[in-house]
Amino acid sequence: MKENSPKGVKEIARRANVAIATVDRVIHNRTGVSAKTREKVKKVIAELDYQPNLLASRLASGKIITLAVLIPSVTDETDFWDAPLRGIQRAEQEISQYGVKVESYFFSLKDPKSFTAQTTKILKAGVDGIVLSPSFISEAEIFVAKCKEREIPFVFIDSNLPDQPSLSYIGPPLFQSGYLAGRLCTYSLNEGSKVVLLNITKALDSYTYKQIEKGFRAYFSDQKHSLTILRVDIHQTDFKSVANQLQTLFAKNPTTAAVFVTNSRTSLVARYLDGAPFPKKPILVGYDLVKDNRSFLAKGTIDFLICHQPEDQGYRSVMALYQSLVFSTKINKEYYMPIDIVTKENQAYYRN
Amino acid sequence: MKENSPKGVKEIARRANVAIATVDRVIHNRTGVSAKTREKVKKVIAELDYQPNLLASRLASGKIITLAVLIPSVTDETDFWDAPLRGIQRAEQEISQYGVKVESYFFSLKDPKSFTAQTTKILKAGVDGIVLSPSFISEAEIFVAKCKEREIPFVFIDSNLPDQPSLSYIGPPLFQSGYLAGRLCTYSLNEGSKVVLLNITKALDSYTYKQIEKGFRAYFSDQKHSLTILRVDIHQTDFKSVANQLQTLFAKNPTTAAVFVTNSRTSLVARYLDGAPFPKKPILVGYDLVKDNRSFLAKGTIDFLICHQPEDQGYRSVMALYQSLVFSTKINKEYYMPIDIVTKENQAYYRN
DNA sequence: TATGGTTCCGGGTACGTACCCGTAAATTTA
DNA sequence: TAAATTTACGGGTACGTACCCGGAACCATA
Repeated sequence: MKENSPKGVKEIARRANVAIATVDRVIHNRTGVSAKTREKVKKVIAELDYQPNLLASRLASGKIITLAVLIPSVTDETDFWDAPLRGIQRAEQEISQYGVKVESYFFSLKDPKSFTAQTTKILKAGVDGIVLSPSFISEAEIFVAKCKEREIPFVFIDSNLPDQPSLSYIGPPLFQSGYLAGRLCTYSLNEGSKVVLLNITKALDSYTYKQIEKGFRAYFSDQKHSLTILRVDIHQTDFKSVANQLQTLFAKNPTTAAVFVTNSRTSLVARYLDGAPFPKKPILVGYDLVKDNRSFLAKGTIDFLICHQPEDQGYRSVMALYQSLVFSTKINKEYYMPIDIVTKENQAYYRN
Repeated sequence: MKENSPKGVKEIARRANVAIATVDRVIHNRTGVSAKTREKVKKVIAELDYQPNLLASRLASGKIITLAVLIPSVTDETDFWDAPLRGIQRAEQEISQYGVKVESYFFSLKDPKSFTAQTTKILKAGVDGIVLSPSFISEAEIFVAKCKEREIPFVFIDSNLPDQPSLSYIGPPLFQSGYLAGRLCTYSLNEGSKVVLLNITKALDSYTYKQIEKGFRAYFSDQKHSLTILRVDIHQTDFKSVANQLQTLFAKNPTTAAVFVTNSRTSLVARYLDGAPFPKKPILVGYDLVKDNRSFLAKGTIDFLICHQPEDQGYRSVMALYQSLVFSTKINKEYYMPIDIVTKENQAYYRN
């Protein structure tokens, strides 16, 4: 019952009549092999459909692969990035068994300089691969240019810079996500009323918001709805400012039937709606099952949250790099997360 | 910069003044070590917070872990199980690198005997762990009893036998899933109309359908809806029979406003609805983004599909066994999949 | 005390690959 | 054509763990 035939490089060496070291050179395209020998060995490798034993390989090399993760820090304003971080840590734990280390770097969403500072650290640390959220476009572009120069692969998480040579983008399909938001806004909607598209943000990450807005508008033009879309930008993220602006908004537009918040700050609107008297509460649609949104969803103030499995985004980003570096697996340039609809009824089982 | 301190068992052996083999005996609780020595070694292991190098361990042992998967085969009637199978194969591919083999066994949902026949094969093959869908309750109970006897761990996928000593159940939270179905049926619903709960199945897997039905009814009693829930069972799964029964059903109940199909055969109803004249098409809610359902969802005949990430179920089932066997990771007795709402707008990005 | 049987323990090799080092052969240079 | 390089290749050890095998120490019995 025992398979006594030697395996791997040893068998290749035997069949090709060369030393193991030579086989090794061929496998790793190293120099020091004549063209003739190289061909001979390659042929045997192909014949045997040789698959290197990764256990042995990693063990022998002793090398530790280091990955860097660069994402926004969790703040009291939003804990959105807590979820990707959890996924990243889960991935880390899984692959740490196999000689891979993951180092996390955090920057402040309020401060592009903190982003750049961290990129410097990462480059100095000399890592083998990078996961990053390119929240600040021009800063990120500078960084990835340097990565490319150094041949360090990187993947974008949650938001994308489509024209950059990233290994992959792992995040939501923004246009379609906005499109679905349109649909969700129109459940039990009477014709002729107004719909508000609400950006609450300091730094308008143009690409992300633009794509969402395009999708949102596309839904209504596809449906030939006759209602008005009112786009409102609020550049303050504290509750008071938001409440003030909403006050004015609703005073001017009493027939507002739905509000779509383009990011996770949906709870700010919910909080306002809960405190204001409405004959018929507008439908509220937003993003992300963050802590502050949870209770409003449970209460019914928020009707729908669109989510893109942030934890899984973190997990997959790290794993994509790992797969690429260790197994040389081909990675899709775009990996779109599903567009999940989270409601009061299914939120308990949503894996954030 | 080089860490020259010996690692692992060697270092333990040095510190405890014993041979490597003795350390090995202690680690694997083998016999042949005096109580005194054992204690001494254990102390050193604790001090060093020793983590075995899995690469080296798996390499040296050379053992191949074999897992068996027992699921229904894909038929032309439903390709639901294609998705879990894909997930299983993805997992297999990932861990085959590390000396794990996965063997798939298929049975026919129409024939309990085929299930039993495959279980016999599996036991004969002598595997280290099993993933199974316990579609036939009593047959499955007999099988898992044997597994328990032989101390072979097993996990249930997609449907559960709660009282059995499984390592884990990986599948949907059925009650809550039915509950959400209730909610989905009531979008744009006028009071006073009827809702149909429709089971189209030959073998009524009592536990699964009962749980879904309970959840479905619970929603309506929670909402204090005044409408009637009409439960209908159709025991034939071919289109003609189903169409006939639906004909009678709708003739008798013209005010039917929504139909909830409790499994993936939703497309049969959609096909009927498409061909029948309706003043107002009832809302159609069902399960699973299988091939036959896709086009009806895109057309709008099916309004909502509830899905539980079947591919991921397959992936996670295999990985749970792997984690448990290789890393001795603790596995949750229940791992509930999220309850996803799939619509025309987000189906393109749904990872089935 | 000799004999036989346990119990306990250490030496040593193997797993499949990476890579250092030394040397023979081929090539260039003088 | 001999010497100096360069190129090509093989021997051999190491990675950290598993496990075989053989020997010493201990114990019991006659």
